[in-house]
Formats: sequence, C-alpha cells, structure tokens
Amino acid sequence: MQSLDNNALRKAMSARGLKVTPQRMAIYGALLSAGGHPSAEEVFGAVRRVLPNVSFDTVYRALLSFTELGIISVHEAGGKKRFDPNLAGHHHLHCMRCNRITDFHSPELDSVKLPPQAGKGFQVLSMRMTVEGICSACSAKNRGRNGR
Amino acid sequence: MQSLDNNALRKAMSARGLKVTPQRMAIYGALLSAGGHPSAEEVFGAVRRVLPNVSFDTVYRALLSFTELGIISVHEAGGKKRFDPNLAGHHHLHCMRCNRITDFHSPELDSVKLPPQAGKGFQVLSMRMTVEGICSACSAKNRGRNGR
DNA sequence: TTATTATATAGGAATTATTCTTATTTGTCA
DNA sequence: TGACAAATAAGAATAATTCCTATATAATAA
Ligand SMILES: [Mn+2]
Ligand SMILES: [Mn+2]
Ligand SMILES: [Zn+2]
Ligand SMILES: [Zn+2]
Repeated sequence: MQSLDNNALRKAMSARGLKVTPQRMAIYGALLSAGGHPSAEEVFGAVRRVLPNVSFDTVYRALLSFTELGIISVHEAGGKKRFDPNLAGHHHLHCMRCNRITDFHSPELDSVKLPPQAGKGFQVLSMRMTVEGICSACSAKNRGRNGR
Repeated sequence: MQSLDNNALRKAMSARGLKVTPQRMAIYGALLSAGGHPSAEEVFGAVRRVLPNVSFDTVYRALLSFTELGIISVHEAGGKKRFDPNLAGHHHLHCMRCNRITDFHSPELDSVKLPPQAGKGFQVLSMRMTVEGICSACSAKNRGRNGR
C-alpha cells in the first residue's frame, strides 16, 4: 500500500499553506494504523489513543483537508464517508450487507480509456471501479439460516 | 435509457410479494420523469405534483424497495443517495464540485473481467466505473474568477 | 527570540439525511 | 365480501456532518 512518510506529509501540507499540527500528523498516522477503509468515527477512535483530547470535528476536518490535497481518497458507503490512504491506483469490492470495502488491483482496468465523447470537457481526477455484491463472510451467514 | 413499463413494474413488485400501490406506481413514474440521478427529496417533489399527500417516508422507502428488487440502482454522492432508473449497463462521471452525475457507456469497460483472486467468494451484483472530476460547467465558473 | 497574525482547535450546538414509531388505511387472496 | 399482512401519513428520533465561537498555536518576520 502506497502512502506518505512523515516528511512527505509535512511537505504536502505546507506546500498548500496548511499548518503542520500535531493533530494532523496524528490523524494521518491513525488513518494508516486503522487499516482498511475506516469511517471518521473509527479514525477518531484511533487518534484518541494518541491524542486523548482531539475533537471529532478536528479529525473530520483534517480528513476532508487531506482529501482536498489529494493525499487520501474518500468513498461514500452505507451512508457515511470512508477514508482511504492508499495512493496506489486500485479498485474496490463493496459488500452491500456489511459495507466492508476491499481493495483489488487490475492493470486491465487501469489501462481502459474513456470513450472520447464521454468526458467532453470533464476534467478527470480519478477513475475507479466499484464492484458491488455480497462478501464471502456475509454469504456464509445466510447459508446457515436461509439456504443459498 | 432502459426502464420498466407499468406492466413490468407491477409484475416486478408482485413477483416479490410487494403490494402494487398507487404511491409506488407514481414514485417510479416520478423517478423517470425527474431525469438524471435525483435525490429522494427531488423524487418527492416530483411525486407530490401527482399525489399531493404522499409522505416523504413513503417515497424514501419505495426507492429503497425498488433498489432491493434490482429495478433501480443507488449511488451515494455528496452525502446523499441518488437514484437511477436506468437498467442498461453503464458508468458515471461524478463532478466533485456540483455533484452532478452523468452517464456514459463503454463496451470496453463492460467486457473487463475481474482478476480471479479479487473476488474470492465475493458474489458480484454489479460493476460500475465512477469517474471523479470537475464538470465543464464547474470549470467554466472558475475560469472567470481564478484563472485556470 | 519575540511579536504578529492568520489558521487551527475544542467543545458543543445546529443542520441534514435517513430511519423509526404509531395509528390508520388498503391491496391481496380466499 | 372479509380477514389480515403490508403499506401509508405524520411526525419524532437518530446518525452523520457541518457550523459557531472563544481560545490556542504554527508560521513568519523583525
Ligand atoms: Mn482502497
Ligand atoms: Mn446512471
Ligand atoms: Zn459483507
Ligand atoms: Zn460540476
């Protein structure tokens, strides 16, 4: 998983006039350590273990700022935002039952070009495939109850 | 745009034990007439012109039911759900500024297969590419103010 | 180092989208 | 037609996100 080291993180922030605060450093670190695609609430929980007085709003705003900087990305799933520090180009499996999001890589997908008439004047920032379905854990649960 | 006629709609509902109510029929119709990828609020506004006493909750629940039936789809964008009656396989451009969602078609994308290790035990229901960026209208706005 | 100042933060309130509750109504099926 | 599970309207409740304001702090320049 490709992400920024502390130095590159500081640089990314100051390059855009954002102050380098202990909160922001810790929040990025917490996002990494949380693993997967955590919600703001989950990142908040993780940061709290390092900075017990950080506020939820600060965490939320920092995550949105990071997104603006383009150093993380965000997905909306299950009615909430999920944050993703993985800078490597990749795609996602999204379970409609438990809302778990899993990465996958596909050189084939990455090389697809947009039909030219599609993006007429549209400035592309990212392209990602989202595969919706039911994860194996959730299918397993049902097997016991319903059948299938 | 591929969608259901009244008859197919009735059939889809009763096939799954859902009652065919005037509200549901009107809500589906309103979703079609609203055009594009309306929010629940927007569909509500459209239905109201036909059934002035329908409640927001009824609209919202109907849209979720339709999604479960698989006769419409949902996208989360800009913090809210956006509903899509277009049954034809297609993909989306999503403007990060105004949250406008635009369809595009791509046989190339549709033919891409998942890397086999990706969906290990994952039951795929749909695959769609989301292209994020800035639409031409939003870029135009900025040209006046900032430059770019 | 110190003073200056634009930003950022904590804490809590407000807002917005979504979901729930309850009393009443209505499709569906026998 | 009659029984009844399911659906609806209306409004309350909840959950996620955003806003407000007083205080604190990182960055910058002297
Ligand atoms: Mn990811
Ligand atoms: Mn569409
Ligand atoms: Zn799952
Ligand atoms: Zn736009």
